Amino acid sequence: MTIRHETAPMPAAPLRLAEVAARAGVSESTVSRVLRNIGPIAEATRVAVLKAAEELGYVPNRLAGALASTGSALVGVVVPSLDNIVFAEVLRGVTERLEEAGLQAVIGVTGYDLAREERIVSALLAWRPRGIVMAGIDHTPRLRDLLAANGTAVVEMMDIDGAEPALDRRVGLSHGAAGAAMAAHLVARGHRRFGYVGHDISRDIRARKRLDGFAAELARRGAVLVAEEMVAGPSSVAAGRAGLAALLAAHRDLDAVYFSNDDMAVGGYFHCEANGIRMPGDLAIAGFNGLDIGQELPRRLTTVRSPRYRIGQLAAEQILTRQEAAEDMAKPATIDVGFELIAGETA
Amino acid sequence: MTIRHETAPMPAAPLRLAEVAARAGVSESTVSRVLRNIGPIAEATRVAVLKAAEELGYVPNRLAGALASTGSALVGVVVPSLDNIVFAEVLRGVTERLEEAGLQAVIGVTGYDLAREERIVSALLAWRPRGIVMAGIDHTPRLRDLLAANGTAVVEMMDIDGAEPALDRRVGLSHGAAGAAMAAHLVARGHRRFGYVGHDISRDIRARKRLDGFAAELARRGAVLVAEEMVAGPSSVAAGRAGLAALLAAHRDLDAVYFSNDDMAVGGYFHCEANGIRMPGDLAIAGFNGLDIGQELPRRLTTVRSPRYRIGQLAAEQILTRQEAAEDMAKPATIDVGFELIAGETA
DNA sequence: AGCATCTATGCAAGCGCTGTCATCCATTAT
DNA sequence: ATAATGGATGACAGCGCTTGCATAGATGCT
Repeated sequence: MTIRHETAPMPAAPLRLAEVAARAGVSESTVSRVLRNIGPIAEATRVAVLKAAEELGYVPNRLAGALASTGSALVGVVVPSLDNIVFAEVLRGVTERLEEAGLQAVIGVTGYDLAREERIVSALLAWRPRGIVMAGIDHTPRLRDLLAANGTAVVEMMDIDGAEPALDRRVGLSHGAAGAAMAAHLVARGHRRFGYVGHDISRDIRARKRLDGFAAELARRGAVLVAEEMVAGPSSVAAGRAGLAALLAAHRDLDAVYFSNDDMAVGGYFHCEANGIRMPGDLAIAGFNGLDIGQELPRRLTTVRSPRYRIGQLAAEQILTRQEAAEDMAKPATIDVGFELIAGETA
Repeated sequence: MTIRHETAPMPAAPLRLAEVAARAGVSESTVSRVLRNIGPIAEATRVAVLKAAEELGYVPNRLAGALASTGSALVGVVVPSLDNIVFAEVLRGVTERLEEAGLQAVIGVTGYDLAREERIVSALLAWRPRGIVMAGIDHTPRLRDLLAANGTAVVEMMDIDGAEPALDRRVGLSHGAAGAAMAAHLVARGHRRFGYVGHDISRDIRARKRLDGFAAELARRGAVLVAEEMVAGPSSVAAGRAGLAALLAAHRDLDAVYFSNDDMAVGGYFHCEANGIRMPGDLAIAGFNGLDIGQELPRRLTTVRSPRYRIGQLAAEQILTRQEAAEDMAKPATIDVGFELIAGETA
């Protein structure tokens, strides 16, 4: 015997296409065609079917639909983290664009762990998604093989630096160039002795690329990266604050400090503010991302803006247009969305 | 004729259970059982099957699996926004917990629009998800009907205040109580003349509930809510900053200002800092959420912490345990995770 | 009128799995 | 030795939908 909660009205009526067809007095195929808007349908039939479906509260079973037609309306989206507003914004761009096209995002979070990324993508592939959107261009060899053998549309987001060939399409920016641009800017402002405060850079590959670009450009311009302070764990305001404190304790003679991103830089900003260190007079600070919070500080943070929402949208678009473009070599496989240096008031 | 990109090795081999079965020299059912770890299987067979699957790079088709067995490993997750770190954290809690159980989240973003929520949930239902997790307890009547008739497991997150009966399970906190708690705290600190700065409260129902609870408690304690400043659009640091500026321009005699959330409050904090207004001496400010950023400010923000990650985890858990608990009335339909008032340094 | 065209609809064969039932050996018990 | 047990596997009928092909009126054209 089954006891049902009073508020649950019906035994979860397994409503099928057949029920709608019966009620509308037509065949299943006709209902299917009406619901998907394909083929020629008499207006009277269309109306009757729509009415029947509406009255019954019919919700088509997309699992069956996808199975029958090969190709689901699902898109896998893999991001490294959701602690940070950055990927949430990318995700928003992706989901919004997908929604317009009637597709849905299945998400996975890797925690910046490539092995986990491999597992997650593999699991995502089981839904035969229309495509996979993932952050970063660095993957395990096994994942590369899997995706290649699979033939699924793949978009790698955020990053475009790297020797590895693109899996399929790329939408992002050069983090090396972004780091270099900031180095150039800071040197032009007269700073010479630099420090760096970062978070766990072995995992955040793009932060490392920025640092590498930054350091290389400093060297080229005759400035020097005196010290690097790496804080364990993910980036955060607290880590940035603690990191700067530690860095300055060991090195009193720095002109400027580059942070792995804006969260960290805002932490540095607060450290300065709390300790009477004037920016940029006593110390210049700079970040990366162009987060709103940095631009609302009493002194606007000097940083590089990455078009995150746009990247998300473009990535989704790549999946959407992939069919037409499959053999169209005119479409570039890599889209560089660029970045914008924000010359704030902290450097 | 089809031209393939050189890097795409194979014509997307439609690898099926049958291929694996053939290679392992067993039947499809056996492969299926091995892969799902059910029924008695000879060790030699298991090894052979696993080997074949591995070598072929077989990824099972979950669409087919779900269709055949009724019940997909998908869970719909609906949040109002991703601009704000709050829902990103909830989402992280949900996805992490689901991942442990081998389920995957399909997400939808409503933009605080109930009509859109209805459409999104309806689309999600098409995947015959194991359950639906959504933020908020206020929905369109049609959506309530749809979910009730459908029998899907539903978890409403974040909020537990409301006359409407729960659709199924709830995990959240009382925003009215949170608002009241802050009012009590601020009055106890000696503040009497209050202001409020909020964002588009017609959409953010929970912010409204906090305000209502706050105002009611103030009245009960003999304090007065002098003015409310509503900034159009979503909450943001910029909106909080502008809102406080506007509020103070019109009302110079306020003791304390309650903000719709921490993003807004941080904006207010920056306004004070930039204008030489001392906190809490000249003006007390308080927010809601307990975001990290607020706790890293030079003066810790007075706020109420909501256990967002935990809510996400618990919500996912409700879906996971729903089966066993289906007839178990012992399990409460509503879980109140509570909140914690953080007596910071700004009030 | 007679035939080619359309337009509108139905039929039936799958899509790739799962789950039930039957089958077939090995064991162990009697 | 023979029956009773149980472990291991295969056959096969779907799950709910899509889609190519067939069918059948309704026109249009000569």
